[in-house]
Amino acid sequence: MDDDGPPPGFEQPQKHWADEEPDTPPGLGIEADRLAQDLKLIAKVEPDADEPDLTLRLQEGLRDGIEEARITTQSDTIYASAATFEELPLTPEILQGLYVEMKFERPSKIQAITLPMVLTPPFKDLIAQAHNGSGKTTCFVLSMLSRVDPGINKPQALCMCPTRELVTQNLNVLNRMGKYTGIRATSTASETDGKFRKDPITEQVVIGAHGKLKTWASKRVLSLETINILVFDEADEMLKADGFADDSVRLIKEIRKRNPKVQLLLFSATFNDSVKRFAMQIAPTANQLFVAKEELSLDVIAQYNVRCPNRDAKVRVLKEMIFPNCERLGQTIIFVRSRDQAKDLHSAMEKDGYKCTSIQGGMEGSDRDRVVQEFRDGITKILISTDVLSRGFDVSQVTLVVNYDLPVERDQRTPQYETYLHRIGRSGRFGRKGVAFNLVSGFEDEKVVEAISAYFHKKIEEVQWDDEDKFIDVLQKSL
DNA sequence: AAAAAAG
Repeated sequence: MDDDGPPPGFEQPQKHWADEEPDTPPGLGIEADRLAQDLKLIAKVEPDADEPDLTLRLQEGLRDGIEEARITTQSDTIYASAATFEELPLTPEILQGLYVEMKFERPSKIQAITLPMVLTPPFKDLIAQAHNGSGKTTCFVLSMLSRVDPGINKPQALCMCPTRELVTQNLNVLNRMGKYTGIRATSTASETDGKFRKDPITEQVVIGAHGKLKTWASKRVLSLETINILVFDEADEMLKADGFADDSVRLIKEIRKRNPKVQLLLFSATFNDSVKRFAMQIAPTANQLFVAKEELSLDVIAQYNVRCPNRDAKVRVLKEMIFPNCERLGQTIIFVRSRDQAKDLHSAMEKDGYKCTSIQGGMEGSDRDRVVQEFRDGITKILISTDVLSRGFDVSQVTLVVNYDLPVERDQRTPQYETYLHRIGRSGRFGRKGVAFNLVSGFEDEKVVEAISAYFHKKIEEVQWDDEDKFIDVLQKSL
């Protein structure tokens, strides 16, 4: 379950693109050179392969979160990476949204690589892995905006997300980016508690979570006939066997039945080997971009183990070390294992006058919206959460993540590596630094952090649980 | 156990 060894194309020694034989087909050579120069990469071109395959090693790009990646294209199309947004087939209205509303200047690396693949006919499927905070949302939002016709009042783009919060966040990004396009969007989170939509959707873009999307589809509120692009955000979560896989696969099938050429985009920061295989089964002809797991550990986030002598000491660490020192620095998310734990810890802290809020999936949608909005507005600084917010949740002021409970499977001892990476990725957004504390108590916890450290080839330093000077010192680094 | 939820 560890490593498959080098992916195809990686076993042979790498060649510098400039070392290519002169008999490389001219077109291919030029495009590969251009690609290589734009991204400062080493490209190995295999023009003789049955499927044209372009495997690239990125030398630079740490800033954008891709240091080494494997890119596979599965069509005759040779894609040139985009150094600027103008080079992409984007409408003036979309460009205006990018420059004026979003204040973006240039595509990030993942955008430079994947957008040409997605926006160039014949609109092939894509499976793309890239680091937290590297700009995946922009990739699929631009894709959806580009593939819908604002003149047609029918849903044409559909994006599925694992949580209500991600639905709302993605809708906001799309509305901003598409501000000048006249494209309209709706989401399953826009529906207020108790009031249900009955009229058919006329918005061109629909963003939603499983439950309500299923309902909308079965009640004919959402027509699947005209969908030509289908996006899965946090795709590995959406395709996880014991999770959303059944619903996701059914929806893909339903849409493909009506439009076999629907373009499927799968984005995530994590794809473990089994879900990666599954994704490739679902989209066997997709262009692909993958990152080795050793490259995924986020070096911008300083990670520390805090050994606590017992469970009670975890509360003391929160009260005596973290709450007094983190509030003035930035914002903090404390992850716990269960809904009850979120409620209990919240009330335990409040009871003793420690101000914070909490969120978990058992709460009313409107309450969740309010808690998240207060946190985004900076009104609240410390948020206790279950894994509802472990993925994708983007608040740039978050500088500290606390794993009060470590992410483990139901057996309480198998680490959830992907969840760990996603959780700590909530800090250090937008190129900022971040800090993560793992509260460790007991033998089981000890084994879990050891395994996580080994899995990502990442050494995790230690902070004494009662050493306040050290806590302050570490927290300063997140500034 | 969590996530969606008109279940």
